[in-house]
Amino acid sequence: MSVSLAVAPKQGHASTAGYVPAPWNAPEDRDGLDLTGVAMHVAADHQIYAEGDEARCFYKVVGGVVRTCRFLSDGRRQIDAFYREGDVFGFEAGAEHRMAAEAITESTVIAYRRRGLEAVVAQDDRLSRWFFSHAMTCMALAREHSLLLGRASAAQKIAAFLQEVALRDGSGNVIELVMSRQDIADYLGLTIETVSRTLSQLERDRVIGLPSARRVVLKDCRALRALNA
Amino acid sequence: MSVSLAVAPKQGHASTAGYVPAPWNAPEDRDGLDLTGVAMHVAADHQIYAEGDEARCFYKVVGGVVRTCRFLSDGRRQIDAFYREGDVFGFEAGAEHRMAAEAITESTVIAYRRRGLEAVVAQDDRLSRWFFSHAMTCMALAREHSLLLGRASAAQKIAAFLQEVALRDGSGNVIELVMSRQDIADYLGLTIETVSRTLSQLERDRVIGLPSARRVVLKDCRALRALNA
DNA sequence: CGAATACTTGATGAGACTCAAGCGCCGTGG
DNA sequence: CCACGGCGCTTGAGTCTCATCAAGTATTCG
Repeated sequence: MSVSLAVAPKQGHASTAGYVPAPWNAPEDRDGLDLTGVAMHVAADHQIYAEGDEARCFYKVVGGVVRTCRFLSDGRRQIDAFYREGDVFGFEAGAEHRMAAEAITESTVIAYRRRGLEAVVAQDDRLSRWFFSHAMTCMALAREHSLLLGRASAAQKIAAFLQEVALRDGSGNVIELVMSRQDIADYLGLTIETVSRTLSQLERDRVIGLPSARRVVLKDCRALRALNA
Repeated sequence: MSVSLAVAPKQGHASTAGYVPAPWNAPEDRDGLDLTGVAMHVAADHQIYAEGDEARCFYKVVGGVVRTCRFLSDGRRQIDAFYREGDVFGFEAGAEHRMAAEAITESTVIAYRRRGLEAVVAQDDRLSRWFFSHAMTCMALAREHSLLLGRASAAQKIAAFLQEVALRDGSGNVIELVMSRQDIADYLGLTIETVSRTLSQLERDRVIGLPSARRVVLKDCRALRALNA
């Protein structure tokens, strides 16, 4: 099931294709998403959909990690969110995707047709509630992110990011970063150098440990929280 | 109907109270919100609800302008959005309001009970669609805002803001700003001084005119758009 | 008219970006 | 096995933008 038609990414940007559709059924899905979808396998750094693509589907991650982002004309990128197992992404108000979605690691997602969704939702009470809750939660997250981007120093952004990841992964004090420094920078509205420098500084201050580039040990969570003002 | 129990605002922050409840019915509302709500009149710079308040209601603006915002421990403020006639605000995923809502000008809003909303929505197809669309649009707006906060210079932020306001008001090239410089600054993640300086610079560059502090004339919309990269 | 409030302008400094090397890891090929 | 690149990350030096501090002007309101 891990076929991958790996097309080489160009210029550091993810490229399209690289997935194999397969039928998928989730009649007893715990999240309340009992719709029928199609599983897709996506190679690392490949696009699931592009900015401007017709929004035919939305997606759920069943394996790997996905980022949604937008590109500015000057080539810079703003990452809106990271999605991992169980997360749903790709909802749109309009007919087009406003952001691109790309797999960070080799990933598996389920694509659900959007067409007819509204009708189904109107009939299914449970589904309706789920979607509501989901939409509201997304909004809340987007607003948290705005707060972070608008009113925080580099150190505060990094601290908040680490806590966010730690909370999501749940696993103790050691964090595995699946995303690159560039991804983190584009998520926090910083440069790669500032991310690196700030992490190094936090290590020097004994707040975190960096046994390797992609592994972070939270040593002083109190100090980390204190940074958030 | 313009009774206002004006309580003096403290320290530049909006204070609670200052509204008079009155029954309101909107059976043939064009927006699809045919729920029964209660109209409230709110004096300028007074709070509609505070951060942390129980989220019993959501609201629709029928007159005036409202801002939603959060306060940081250092006293700074991040404004999430401005709402005007017809806009709906105050939806929450959880039990509490995550942001405060305050009237910028003397305003009238209708409060709708949240309790039982989900049931009503599940039954009413049209209402259900409307809520969906609304939630999705809110998300899209929140993400635009993130993009602006994360990846834009002061000039770009101001330019985007002016275009946003011009688009919403729709009326030609003259913009009436109902909000203060501080509001604009807190919305864009800038300081009041930078907002002022940037507007002055744009005027010197003949991109805009500033006949008075709260009035902006868009002179060179092309240049304004060009700033947005 | 005076006081308060809102806004503008100037000088200075801190924080983050830019440009530029310099590491360290890893896969490739000799 | 080691040399060689490539890539991702780190570190340093200099610059620039925007925040801060501090007046100064305009407008509103009693």
